[in-house]
Amino acid sequence: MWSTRLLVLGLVRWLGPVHGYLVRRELDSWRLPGVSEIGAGSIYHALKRLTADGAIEVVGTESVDARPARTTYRITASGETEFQRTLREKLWEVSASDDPFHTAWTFAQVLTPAENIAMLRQRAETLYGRVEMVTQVLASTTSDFKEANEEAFLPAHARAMIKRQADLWAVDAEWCEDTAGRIESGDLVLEPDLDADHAKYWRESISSDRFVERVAMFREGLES
Amino acid sequence: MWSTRLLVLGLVRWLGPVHGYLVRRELDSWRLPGVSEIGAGSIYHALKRLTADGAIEVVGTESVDARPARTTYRITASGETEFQRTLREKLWEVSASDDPFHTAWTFAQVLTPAENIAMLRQRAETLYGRVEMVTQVLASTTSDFKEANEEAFLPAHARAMIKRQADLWAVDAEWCEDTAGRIESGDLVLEPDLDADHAKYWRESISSDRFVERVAMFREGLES
DNA sequence: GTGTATATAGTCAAAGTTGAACAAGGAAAC
DNA sequence: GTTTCCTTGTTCAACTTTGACTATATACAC
Repeated sequence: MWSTRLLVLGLVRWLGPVHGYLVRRELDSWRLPGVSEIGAGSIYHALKRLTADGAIEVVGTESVDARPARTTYRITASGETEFQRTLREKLWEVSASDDPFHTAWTFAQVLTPAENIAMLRQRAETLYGRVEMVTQVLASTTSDFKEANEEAFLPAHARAMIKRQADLWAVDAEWCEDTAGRIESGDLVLEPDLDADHAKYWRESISSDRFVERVAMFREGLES
Repeated sequence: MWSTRLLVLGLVRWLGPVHGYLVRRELDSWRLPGVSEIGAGSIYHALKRLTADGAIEVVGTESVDARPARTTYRITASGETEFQRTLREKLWEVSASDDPFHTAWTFAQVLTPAENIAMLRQRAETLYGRVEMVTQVLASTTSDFKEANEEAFLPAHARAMIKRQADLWAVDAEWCEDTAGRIESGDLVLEPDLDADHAKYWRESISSDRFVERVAMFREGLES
């Protein structure tokens, strides 16, 4: 995934000479919960790959006490170029995101309406809880470095990013409540699971070119 | 990733006896653009893994003409159990999603304010474009199977899923416009890239337990 | 008629991800 | 005072993903 590479490269660039463990702690602490995380192994792998590619270089290997030796890295000129290029590329392109709920909901009609309603309401509550939490974080911090006691400092772009996440969680929660209500009221009727006729129809539709063409048109429209 | 496994298992379950290529076509056509896709190799890999685990089984291998032989699979009782369990697990848990923009925006302060404004405005436009597109799709289809010309049929839960995606894209777009405006008006001031003092402060904060503790508290709150 | 593209069906090597495991020191628990 | 857990820093094997490639048949253009 480019995101691991970009994050690790960006952190090595930003933190100056660093060893893998600091990058790892950085990532662990920085990233919002509910936003996907990067495993320890991936970070070390990325560091090695970036080194092999000449984007970063080894500064040295120190051994404090009898602790495991640690290798320190620094960004190179070619790494700086790659970073600037990749960053712009990824910010400008509106790329696909991997949404686990979207995937799972594909099979929503397998659950009973009652179970779906319970699930959606619970999800909405969890999401509203998150919104409240990050709202409090925003309220208890400031982007003004000078005025603040240092502990309350949170950079402006990080605050903006958190705000975005809160907005996204909030509409997601609203959608959940709305959808639960629509199932309850009978406005939204989920096809029963494995209805023989419909399943047969779908099997045929999927194979048919008619269907594939319609979807293709739809996709082209979106990509243009 | 569990999502590949769940999708492939669910499709084998739903489509009845199928071969890999049909599952692949299915996934290609079904999934919304802007929502992550699954590579061809992953599908065949998942089919083999599921077979090895006893969740699905080989029905047979046919050879039509001189085309490549195709293997047909069917879900087993143990696969049905796994499907039901995993599906509920994933629907109920509010799991992390991988958002490429979130990752890239981490380094937003590297771009100039002007570049950020241009990028955000362009992103907003692209997202609004998508919203319009799927809104048209929703308008031109119906979840009523009987009344419709068959081509316009789209199951209710799929329509709901598309609506959710449209809502998410819409707030994302609003956030982009709002943020662009705030940068323009000077309300949102991005820290300049690599300011020596702040970088030093951050390097120290990150290492300090004070910072880690604060983040830990924040995370616990969210997870409870 | 011949080149070019696309649909069918799948394989494979190279790359990336995951999470447990290692090892040793220090802090906290009982 | 010793069992137990956490922190530091990294490695490793097992697993998953990617996407280019193979090979044939058919459709379409020129």
